[in-house]
Amino acid sequence: MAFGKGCHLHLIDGSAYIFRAFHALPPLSRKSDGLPIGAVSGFCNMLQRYVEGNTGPDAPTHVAVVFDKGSHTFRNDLYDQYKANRDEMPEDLRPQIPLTRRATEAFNIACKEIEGFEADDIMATLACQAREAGGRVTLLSSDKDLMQLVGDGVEMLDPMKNKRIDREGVMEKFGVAPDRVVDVQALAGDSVDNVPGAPGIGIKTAALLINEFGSLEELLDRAEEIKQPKRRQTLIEKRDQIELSKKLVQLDHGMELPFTLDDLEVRDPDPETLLGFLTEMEFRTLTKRISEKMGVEAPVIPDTTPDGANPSEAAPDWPAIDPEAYEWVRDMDALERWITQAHERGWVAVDTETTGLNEMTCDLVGISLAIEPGKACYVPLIHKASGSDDLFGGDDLAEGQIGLETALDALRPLLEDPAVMKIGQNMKYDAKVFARYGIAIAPIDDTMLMSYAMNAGQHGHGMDTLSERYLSHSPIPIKELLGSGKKMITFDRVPIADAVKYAAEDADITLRLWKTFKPQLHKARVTRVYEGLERPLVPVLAQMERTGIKVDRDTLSRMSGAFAQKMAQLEEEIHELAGESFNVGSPKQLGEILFDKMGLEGGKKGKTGAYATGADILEDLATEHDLPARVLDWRQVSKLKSTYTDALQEHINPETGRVHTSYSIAGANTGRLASNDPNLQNIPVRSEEGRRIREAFVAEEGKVLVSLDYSQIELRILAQMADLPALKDAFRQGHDIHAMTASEMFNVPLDEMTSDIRRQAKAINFGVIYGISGFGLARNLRIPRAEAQGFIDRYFERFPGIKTYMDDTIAFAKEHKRVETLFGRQIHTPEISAKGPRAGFARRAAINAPIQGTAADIIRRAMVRMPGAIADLPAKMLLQVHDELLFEVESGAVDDLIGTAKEVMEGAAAPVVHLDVPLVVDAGQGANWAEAH
DNA sequence: AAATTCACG
DNA sequence: GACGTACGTGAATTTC
Repeated sequence: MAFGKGCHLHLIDGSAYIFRAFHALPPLSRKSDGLPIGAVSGFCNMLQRYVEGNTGPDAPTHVAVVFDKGSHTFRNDLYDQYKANRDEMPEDLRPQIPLTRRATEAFNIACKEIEGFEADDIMATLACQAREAGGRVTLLSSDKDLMQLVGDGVEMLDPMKNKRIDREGVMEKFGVAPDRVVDVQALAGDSVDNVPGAPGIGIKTAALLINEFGSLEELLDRAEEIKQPKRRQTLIEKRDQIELSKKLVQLDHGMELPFTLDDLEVRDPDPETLLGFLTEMEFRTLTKRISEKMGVEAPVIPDTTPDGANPSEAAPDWPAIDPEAYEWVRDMDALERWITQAHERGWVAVDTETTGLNEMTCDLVGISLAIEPGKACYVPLIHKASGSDDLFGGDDLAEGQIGLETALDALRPLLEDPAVMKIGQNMKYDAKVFARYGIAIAPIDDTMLMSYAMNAGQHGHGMDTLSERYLSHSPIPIKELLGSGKKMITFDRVPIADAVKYAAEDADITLRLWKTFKPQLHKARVTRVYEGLERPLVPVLAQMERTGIKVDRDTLSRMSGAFAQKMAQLEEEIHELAGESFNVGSPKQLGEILFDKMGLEGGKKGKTGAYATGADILEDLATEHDLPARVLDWRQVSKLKSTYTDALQEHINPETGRVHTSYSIAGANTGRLASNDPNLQNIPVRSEEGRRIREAFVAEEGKVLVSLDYSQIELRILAQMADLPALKDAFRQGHDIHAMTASEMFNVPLDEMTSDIRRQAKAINFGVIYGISGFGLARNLRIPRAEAQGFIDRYFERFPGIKTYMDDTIAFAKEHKRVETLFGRQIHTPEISAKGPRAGFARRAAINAPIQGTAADIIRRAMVRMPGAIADLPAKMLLQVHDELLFEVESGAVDDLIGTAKEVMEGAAAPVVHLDVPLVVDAGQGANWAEAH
């Protein structure tokens, strides 16, 4: 058929598909010879799904997969830096490139590439030809460079999000019509492709300018009219650069092609060719699926493994994720059927939907369940009827819901049944919600924590990331249901039919992730980490967070007032000293005052060209002038006021009168917890004024706050891991460790030790934990770099174990791409072999991670054991601050608690790990946190 | 949304 | 020989 009116051309951005497949999937290699094959596999799966989805009236009549070819294009002749910051193609991907061409041909889809041109140019040319012939075009790509082609029958389709982008979509993204997209891109530049653009102008500003002037050319000709001086100057001075940028982003739609649109007609694949290729690649699941589809017998793939090592898992034969397939549970009969099935299986994936993200205040809106891949449901509970308006309490409940109490009473036995595993993604959230409705969910598995145990350092562990990486599926974004910004709605206002798709999909995905991860845990050797350090922490933290800590609003409020006065006073003095009024809180304005107006020494820094005005710089300047010192004071007070006395009051829960932080278990790569909303792990303590904030953290009437903290835990771990006899002895004998280090290094007897020498040794001790460098130590101690390097050299000489530990750790990291704690926690270090400045970061992180991580493991173990140990005491564990646990206890039981909790903490490493150095815990108590610490 | 600054261990 | 560095976090604020 000749291409013309009524025809529909699909153009697939093949190169983008390959890169996505490569990065989304775990490394996979052909069983028989180890050829890396992950990207080809992902690519074939995408093609298969693409072909399967091509039915109905909108199906394409013509299709081509288009690839980039050659690294040098006409754009490099225009500008040698074009795409110059691109990383080299990964080793594992290179051999797969030709195979993806063969895959395309095997599917009998036209495969096009032309030396010296980017895929985008070919797509542009074809799209224009098709448009002129009167046909429709869909560009399957998410590359924003293609947006300039949209309009007049040409649309884009983001294959991952399954989102069509038409003229309006382009307007949304670029703020201009498609024919002006290149103008905006020319101004905004592109850091990915290294298109320079106009410095300081982004998409938003560019769109504003183009809309005002009509076109880029007009804008550049009339640049003098621009009011903002900096912007005007940029546009005039960088005119050449901007015009060059336009040439770089402008796609070539007039290429001479050695083929025509007619050559791209859709053809059915030939079974023999396609299955032959898939068999050669040894894709078992895909071969089977396609054979069934084509009604042919599946070819046999021999099961050969090179040296019998590492036979890869057979890819699971699961139905595709299909939001249409999920069930809306409308009545008790249906719910009972799901409950029965969960009991039969012995597991069920559970996900809760709520009115907000704060588990302490939100309401439960609905519950989704999944029991097998593709088999999931949603139980709506308190969705509002769609007609009911939210202005005047239009609270009519929608039809098709079971009453909240009735449903929870039916679910409670299942959720609390010790014989049924409840599977969730970030179960602490759901556990806290259920707890507020009187349900103690147990036992649990958590896919987020499984991923964290196996993959810390490799990628994030949110559901979207995991689904994309391990299931090649992008979940429905919550934004699609709730909207965003001002007119965002709560989940109970979402129409139930939409909620079913979203919520049940989440449960389905969670179940699939669980089935994927569960068998991998022991192969990755992290079962003990997951079962001993991650999973059991969930109920412990849930309880701590629900308990919260009492914060006295009046104390904070009084302090805030005092701070405000102090700030006003300082501000006045600062303006006086500067000779003009300016925003003290603006580093930019401050920098200009200090360095331009007052002419103090100090240079520019950073890409933005702004002066650096950090505390260390201001401290240096303070010797020259009074102003920097006042600014430092102002900043301190300002910080205390905004972050602590003011923000903290907002976090006091009106019902409990307490502040409830949330800990992320899988946030920090090293195994540490992180505290947020609010962060209670960085409440001031180092400065006298700041420490007073802690007076607002108080015990309930008749109770006392008790703080227990590990003394020097990271240095003790260093002594253990690096096997440093001198350090171990010092810890065993309870000596002052920094003084001992100083004595050893500088040959000063202990009884002649000065505080200054000790201070330097202390800095070195900490420096070692951070992966010391001469530069870093020099900066910290404010001494010449050579001198700092001398200290380090001597330190390595006196404690040779340190050097060995560091070298061994780096060698291990290079070999395994990860490091480990004493308890087997793995922290991946993918950048350890990178070159450039990133290598330094990766090296220091690799040295620090086992130490910081082991300390984190130890306090986790203490926390897991703590509830059982103190069960009989009138005490509650409230907070964890990395090496400190804070308790609230009835006054009469303080000594009991200290005795018990101290024992748990000091013995937390045993019996799994024996330490040659004792763990020592110091205790404090008082009516508030300042006294207790 | 990015950059800057600063609070903690 | 130069580069650019202390490790791990979260939050408020200004600027683009």
